[in-house]
Amino acid sequence: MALDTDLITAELAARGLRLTRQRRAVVDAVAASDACLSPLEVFQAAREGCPDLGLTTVYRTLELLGEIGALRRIHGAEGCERLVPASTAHGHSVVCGVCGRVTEFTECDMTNVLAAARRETGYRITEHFLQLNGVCIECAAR
Amino acid sequence: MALDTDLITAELAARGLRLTRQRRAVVDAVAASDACLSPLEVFQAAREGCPDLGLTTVYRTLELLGEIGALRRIHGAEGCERLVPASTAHGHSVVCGVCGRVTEFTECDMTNVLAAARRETGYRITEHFLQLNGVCIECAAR
DNA sequence: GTGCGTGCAAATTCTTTGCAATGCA
DNA sequence: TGCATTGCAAAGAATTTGCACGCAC
Repeated sequence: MALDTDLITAELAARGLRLTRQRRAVVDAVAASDACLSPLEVFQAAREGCPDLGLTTVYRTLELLGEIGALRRIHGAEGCERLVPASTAHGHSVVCGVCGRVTEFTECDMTNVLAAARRETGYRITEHFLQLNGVCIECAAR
Repeated sequence: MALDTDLITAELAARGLRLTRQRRAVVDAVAASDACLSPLEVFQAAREGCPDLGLTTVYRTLELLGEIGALRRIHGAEGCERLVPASTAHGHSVVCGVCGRVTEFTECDMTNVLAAARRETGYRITEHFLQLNGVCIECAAR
């Protein structure tokens, strides 16, 4: 679940923004972890490669990365501020309840479910947020 | 999307807890609204029928109601602390992006999607969180 | 009486903002 | 020069905790 630095650079450039050393450290920290990290954890991890990084910058960068769709927030029991890299703007996350690892899942044909929802509620559905929880291969093998 | 007071009473009783006047005010406030409310909004609404209610009690009650599955948190751009009544422990919410109204949606056959997820990620899926966003009938008519 | 439940105030945690300094084009 | 970017410190918001009192069984 790597983050494409070139893509991020391009997205930022399109808005007149830059991928600075600090922002890159934040991106790398999120991309390097296969768990979902809190802003503070991102800060701590990113600091290893960029000791002069400030927490404020982490918050600002995370928001920015969220806007361009490079990050996704995980909906969990403690809230939904934990972050995970997203290779595409639309995709879903599968969270292992044992080790916390998160994997991306892109193939999703929700046609039937969305049609059923429309039938049951009358709403015109424009977006869906789906998150799966389960047990990853390694944890299942134990 | 009514909340069943008897059911809540029973769930609480099973844990040796009571549905007090304050707790009932919180339940009523959430049930009466068809939008998703923040804890503060619940507090303000619940106070109308229970002026001596404290914010602390609201937080404690919301957590309690969440535990027994009577409430569901909505995953939104600003976080996921906004609450909506849930008639069943498993169900999904459909949020109108125009007026903010939330409707419950219970019929969901995710079999195919879950199978695809298992195939793609190898995870054994145990739970899913699905939230739909769209436009409600009234807003669509305008 | 025994615990659950409560409100208030204080403490804590998390996040955002103001601002002067820095850096790159 | 012009504007994005940064860190620090302060401010602010949201949430939790400690505690003594009230209330139901």
